[in-house]
Amino acid sequence: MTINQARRNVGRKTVSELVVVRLILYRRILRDLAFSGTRYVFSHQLAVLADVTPEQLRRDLMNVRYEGSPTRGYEVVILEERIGVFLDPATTQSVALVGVGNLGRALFAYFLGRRPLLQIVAAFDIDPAKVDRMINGCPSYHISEARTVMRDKGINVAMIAVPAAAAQSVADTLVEAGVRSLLNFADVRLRLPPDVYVEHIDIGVTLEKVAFFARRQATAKPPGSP
Amino acid sequence: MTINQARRNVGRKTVSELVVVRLILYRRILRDLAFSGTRYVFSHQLAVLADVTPEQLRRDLMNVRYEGSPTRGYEVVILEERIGVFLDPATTQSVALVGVGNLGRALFAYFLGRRPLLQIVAAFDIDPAKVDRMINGCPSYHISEARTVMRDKGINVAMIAVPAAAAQSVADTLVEAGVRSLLNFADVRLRLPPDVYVEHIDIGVTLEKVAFFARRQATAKPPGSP
DNA sequence: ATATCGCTGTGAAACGCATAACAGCGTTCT
DNA sequence: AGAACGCTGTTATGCGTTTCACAGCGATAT
Repeated sequence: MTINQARRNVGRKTVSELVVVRLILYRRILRDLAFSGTRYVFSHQLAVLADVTPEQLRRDLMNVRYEGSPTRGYEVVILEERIGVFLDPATTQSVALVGVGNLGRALFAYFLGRRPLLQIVAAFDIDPAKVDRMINGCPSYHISEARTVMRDKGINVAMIAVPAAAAQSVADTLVEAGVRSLLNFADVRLRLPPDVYVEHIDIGVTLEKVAFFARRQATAKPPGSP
Repeated sequence: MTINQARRNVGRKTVSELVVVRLILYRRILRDLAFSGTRYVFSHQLAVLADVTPEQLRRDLMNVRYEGSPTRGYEVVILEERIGVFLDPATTQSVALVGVGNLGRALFAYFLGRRPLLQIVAAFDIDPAKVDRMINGCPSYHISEARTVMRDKGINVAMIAVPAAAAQSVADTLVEAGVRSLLNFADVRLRLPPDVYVEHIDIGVTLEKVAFFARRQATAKPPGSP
């Protein structure tokens, strides 16, 4: 019933969802570092870039089978690769996008050529004007074709970018069509079977949260506190 | 240095960031319920809608000064109002949006008339073709005018929807211009003074996370576990 | 009138996560 | 060569959050 209950089994150990997220973040940073030509990196440097403490970073890396050198730190490309091994894929994964409105198109633009391993290969909508076309080089279908398309293209991940009122029904359809996990941008909490993984990005709530903390009194933490 | 360190003082007590987020969520759900004509609601019903346990919901509500009735539950409009009192505002808050690309425009559409208390009153960009115009009834400025505009309009919250490479410099400019807290959509961890509140919405990492859990073995939890 | 029921509010326990603390070790400096 | 340094991997501690468990109580039913 807890939100953070999804875990990963590796060998005997179980790994928290928070750790998974941070590992993904580390890997992206390492990619950028490698791209910019950096060879080695220390835990405290990487920690700054990821906005975590060095201790936490090292603790997270305990899950990965790779030891850094006390004098050089971690070798960037190798660490990136080892994290990749831990996180599994190497195999590309196909993603569906449901809802070709403003947000949907923004998401398309966002992922255009960005992550080669995660690719949007199908779009869905109910608006006749938006289906059976190409959008950024990706075919769009009516939602009723979900089952067929998912099967044919081997899709098991979907993003939902439809109005809140439609989200639950869309989600049900997707799960029915074989989707294993969802990223939902609509501001409704989806109710789905426990074996389906759902992540909510609730922009409205998040902005309210940010606005809330803009009103708070300055943090009582003095500048030079260790 | 911890991520979840921001807290709120009320009376003597201090309230966790997680609680604040959930209260915001409860309030939105209560609004919807009120709109649909519901008068009373029990903790277990509200808990389902918010995807939390009833115990946690009740515990969160301990921070709000309002007691429900054992027989009727909570009165929807009153509880909504009391949460509002706790969360402070009632006063409208002005928000700036930096970056009028695909994502920026999607955010505009998303907030169009949605939250009357949070309103986007200024947009910024560096592209000459996008500044000094009206976008969805909102004026756009060159980022160099940030300081003046923020002061004149009393803005202390901003959303960043610019490419990763530009995000840190934009954030510095905004903070310099008096912005107290930020919602960042660029996939870089921003480094800012400790009295500035920053929230990251990292769509790339989040999608990778979702994809990761699509690959995991089905949860070991049997359907009818209490 | 009394008993029963189901919900609320809350103290107390359990759990998970982050932080602190330390042992080990390769390198550099004296 | 020996000592000192700084970083890593890991164990232990502490803290915050969630979950459990129960007392209290208004309403309804008998």
